[in-house]
Parts: sequence; structure tokens; C-alpha cells
Amino acid sequence: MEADTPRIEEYLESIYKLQQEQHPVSTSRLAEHLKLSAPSVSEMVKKLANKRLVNHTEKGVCLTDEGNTMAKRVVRRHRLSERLLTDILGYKWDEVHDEACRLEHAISPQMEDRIALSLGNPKTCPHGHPIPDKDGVLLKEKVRPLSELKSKEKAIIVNVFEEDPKMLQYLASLGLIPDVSVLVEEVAPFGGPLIVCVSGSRYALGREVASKIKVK
Amino acid sequence: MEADTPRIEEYLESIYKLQQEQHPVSTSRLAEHLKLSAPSVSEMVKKLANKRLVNHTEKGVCLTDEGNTMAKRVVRRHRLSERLLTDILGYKWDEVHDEACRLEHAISPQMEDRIALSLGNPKTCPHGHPIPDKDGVLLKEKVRPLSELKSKEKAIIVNVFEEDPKMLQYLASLGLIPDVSVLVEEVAPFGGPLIVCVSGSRYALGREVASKIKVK
DNA sequence: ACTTCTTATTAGGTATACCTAATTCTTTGT
DNA sequence: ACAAAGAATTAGGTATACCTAATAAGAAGT
Repeated sequence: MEADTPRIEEYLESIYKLQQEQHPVSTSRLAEHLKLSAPSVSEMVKKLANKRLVNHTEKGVCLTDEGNTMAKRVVRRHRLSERLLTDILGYKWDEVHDEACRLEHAISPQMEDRIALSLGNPKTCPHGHPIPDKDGVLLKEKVRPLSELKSKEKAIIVNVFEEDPKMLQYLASLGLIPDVSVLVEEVAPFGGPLIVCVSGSRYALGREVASKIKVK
Repeated sequence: MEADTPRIEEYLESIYKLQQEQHPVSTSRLAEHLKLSAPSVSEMVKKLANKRLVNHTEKGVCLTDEGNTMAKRVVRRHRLSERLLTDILGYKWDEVHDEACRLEHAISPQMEDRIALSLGNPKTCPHGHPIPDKDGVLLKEKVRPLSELKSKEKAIIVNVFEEDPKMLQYLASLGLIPDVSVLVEEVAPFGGPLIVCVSGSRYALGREVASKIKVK
């Protein structure tokens, strides 16, 4: 009767992520995100609901308090793993996601503490996302996508909502990483590109790309 | 048709370890070591044999070249994990085994390399056991158990064949750790204790305990 | 309102890795 | 040599987590 926690963690983490965009998460979105068939997800969601980790209504799936707590613990371990990989093992930010997806299920609460301590209690992952603290408290900054800035507006990159390595490499090559200041020089009309100024250089950035960069 | 590698790795690692004591490993020993029922092990061993990872004869199970290579890769990841835990995350040597048992299945070849590099290519785990290199080459020192030394013999601790935390704590408290020099002052007859001298202090050590400490 | 399209679920099936109980095969003691 | 003990396997069964194909339920278009 006991849980295959890795699998459960995977589901909770996905639901957690998808909830940020779409509140009650549809099972089809979840299936797509987990790369599983819809029936498999349907079935598993039922089990999660039985364990009181999610509520499953007509509109979709959402985490219960308990599910949310558990999801945040996984997110914490994922992001701490990413930091361990970059800060200590010399990984680049585009190489850490997949590795962290495996590590997050192999890290004990004790190791979680030790990583946090050894890294000086980092507040964010290498992509700028906040690391929930031990009690699940998560300080989320108010951000907006870079794509929504007006011409001549200046802002600081908070995080990058992206995990594709190619894309991350591209962004890093332009210096578009957290804590960097960006000036929007010009916004081309009709959904055209943004001309941005980053640490002295000027680049044209597609809207799609710019929408993934969150700034404050 | 593809492998549940973590489980396979677990078996190979156990067989690898047990082979050091008893060459063809009996399925019952294996079952005991893995804390599984004999039939479960019997069945799994059949699968491993199908995959050409072990040879299963009347006398027992032994690793094929391929199985041995795979086992050594797991051992490498296990011991590198242990070193990561002690050297970077501040764990004590008695706290690392269980944690490493989980990590060893979540570490990619790339991460393996990075850990080794970041730690300066350590040659042994915190308990003194050699870390196989990338190609499975493993330099095994010629050792004998401390329990076999004669009175007045002096030797250097190479490794400790033990993973029980309590025991490791005890040994560490006496300073009985790898690379430390020990002098046997006296050997009590009839399987009695050894009186040993370690960094200025004198202790009485049971035979059982002493047999787990390998020296050169 | 009704058909169409999408979304979700049920039905039925597979593979993995475990279990207990029963059986067979292998030693070993007398 | 043979019975008792011990080791290993077969038989039969469970739970988990996945799948495809078929069906049902809900939303949207004319």
C-alpha cells in the first residue's frame, strides 16, 4: 500500500509547474508535459486524489495543501541540485535540468539541508527561480515578461522560464541571464522583434523568446 | 524490453561485493544481502543471465565481463558520491553509505566525470576502498586484516570493511581510519582482544572488529 | 438543436519486480 | 545407502505504472 514516491513526485512537480500558467490543470496538458498517454495520467490522478494529494474536479486537477507542500519539497530539491551542479561541479546553466530531474528523487532531507548550507542558502536556482525554503515558503517576485516592455523601458532580468538547452545556450551567449539589466531600445510592430541593449551590446530578440524572460 | 537499470545495478553491485568473499555467489547469500526473498532473486538472476550480465551455474552466480564492467561503474558512482558527501557537503563517514546508495543510480556519466574532476580524482572512498577509474581499472592494494597481525607489528590502515554507522562512529572515535598507523602491542590468546596503539592512545579491540580493518 | 470536435475515462492488456507456499534438487550425517 | 536438512526453483499471485483501442462526456459551430 506504500507509495512509489519518485513517480508521485514527478506528477506533483508537473502539476505544480503547470498550475503557474493554468490554474486547474487539465489531464491532457499534464499527459503532454509528462510525455505519457492520457489514460495513464487519468488513472494516476485518481490515485493521487485517493491519497488526498490533489483535488480532481470537472475543470481539472489541482494540488491540495498536502500535495502542494510535497511538490514544493521536490522543487526545492530540484533547484538545490541545479545550484550544486553549477556552483560546485562547474556545470553550465543549460546542462543542469535533466540531471536535476534525476537527483531530486535521490536526495534526503538531510542532504537537502547540507547542500543549502554548503552553498550559503541560495535564494534561487541558476535560472532565477526561487528555491522554496524548508517550510515551503517561497518568495516570488512580481515580474512581467520582457516582451511586454515598452520602447525605452529598462528592467532587470529575474528569471528565464525555459529549460531547453539550446535556448539557454543562446540566451547565455547574449548575456541574458538573471540579475542583468536590459534596456528595450525599440519594439517592432505587428509582433515583430524587440531591439534590446544588454551590457553594451544590441540584439534583436523574437517575441516568443522575450516572453520567456521575466523582468522586474 | 528495456531494463529497469536501478534494480539491475543494485543486483550487480551486490554480486560484485559478495564475490570478494565468496567467488561464485549463492542465490541465498544474494537474497540475504539484498533483503529479498530467495525466489525473487532466483527469478531476477535468470533475467540477468539472459542479458549476459551474469553466468549462473550450479555453484552459484558470477558476473560476466560485461556485468563486471557495469558493476564497477556503479561502484565508482557510489564511492564518488560518498566522497562528494564527505569532502564537499560535510558529511561524516558513517552517514554516507545509505545516501550514496540512492545517488549512485541518479548520476550520469557526465556528472561522474565532474565529481571526479572537482574532487581532484580521488583514489578511494572515505572508507579507504579504491574508486574504479572510468575504464574500470581498480588498483587494489594487498592488505590483510588487522586481526592477523602479531604482537609488536606495525601497519597502516588501508580500509574498513564495514558500513554500519554505529560501528564506523566507534572506529572514528578511536582514530581508526584509513592512512593511520597502528601498532599492535599485544594479542590476547584464545580469540581475545588486541591491544593496539593509535596516535598515542592505547585501546583494546575485539577480534571481530579488528578483522574488518584492513592494513598494509 | 444537433453534429462535430476535443477531452476524459473505461476496458482490457503488458512488463517489472516483488511475494508465499509447494516442490525439487543437493548435500551431508550416521 | 538413505533420511534429514538445506538450497534453489517452480507455481501461482499481488501491486505499480504504463500502453492502445473504444467509449462517453463536454464545448463549440452553424
